[in-house]
Amino acid sequence: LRIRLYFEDGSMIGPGKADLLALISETGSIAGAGRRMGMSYKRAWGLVDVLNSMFDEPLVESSRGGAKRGGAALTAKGERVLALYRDLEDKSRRASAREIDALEAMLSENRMETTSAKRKI
Amino acid sequence: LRIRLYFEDGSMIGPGKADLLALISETGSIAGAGRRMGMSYKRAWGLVDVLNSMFDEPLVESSRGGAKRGGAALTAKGERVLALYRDLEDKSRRASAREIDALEAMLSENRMETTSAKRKI
DNA sequence: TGCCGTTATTCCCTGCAAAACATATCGCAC
DNA sequence: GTGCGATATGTTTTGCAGGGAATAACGGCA
Repeated sequence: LRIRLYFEDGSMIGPGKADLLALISETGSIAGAGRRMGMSYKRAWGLVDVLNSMFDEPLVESSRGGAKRGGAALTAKGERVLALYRDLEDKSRRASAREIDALEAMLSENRMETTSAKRKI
Repeated sequence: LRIRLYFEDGSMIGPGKADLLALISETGSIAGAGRRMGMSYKRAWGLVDVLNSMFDEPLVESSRGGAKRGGAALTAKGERVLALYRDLEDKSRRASAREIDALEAMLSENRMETTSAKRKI
């Protein structure tokens, strides 16, 4: 059960970008985070680019070459955005837990196999 | 700012399907609802098909021909799902209003023009 | 009997987002 | 000056969701 936010200006943030931020923080690189999420480096980099230009300050700072052979890390703003998104997820889920449960209980059974094959998320 | 729910089995419901249900209830037909949302009948019908097989009972019942020349309406379950989704939206928004505001306040300015041209939602 | 607007379904085609592939560059360490 | 692993970016290819068009059936009604 996941939540995605569409802002008025057309930009959006959801579980994908949030997980990417978390994994950049954890692995120390865009490439490493992308590998862990099973996506191409180019796609991961593109998401980072969107995130960086979407807020008033970059969320991810990156460097090339050097002793550590490049890498990336979250800025203070990046950490804050990620924390806010996680809080938002938790609070929303808790606030609408009854409705979520009610909807889930109404779902039809026996669709797991067919749908899991082509899962998007 | 919109919320979409991804269930564990891969099915999902969001503002698109919810608005479609509301418009079917309002217009009394799948075709009419599709026109109001600017989508093809085929697409609207496909969404209805997904909705109907996604829950344990159909959300929309439809009829062809007759005095009213066919049409569609929400079943009791359809009304209930729509109401639950609306409640969920409201409660989630209220619960995370602070986080939403904080995130919105961090967005970069001057992106309205470029992004509104290619709005997806 | 023919007409109406809708539901229901098929086939083909196109646009576009993502994947795949391909370079170029960085900067330290050896 | 070579090698490394990462960032950064371009070009080409492909998968497929969705659009468009076409078709059939429905069932009262005039």
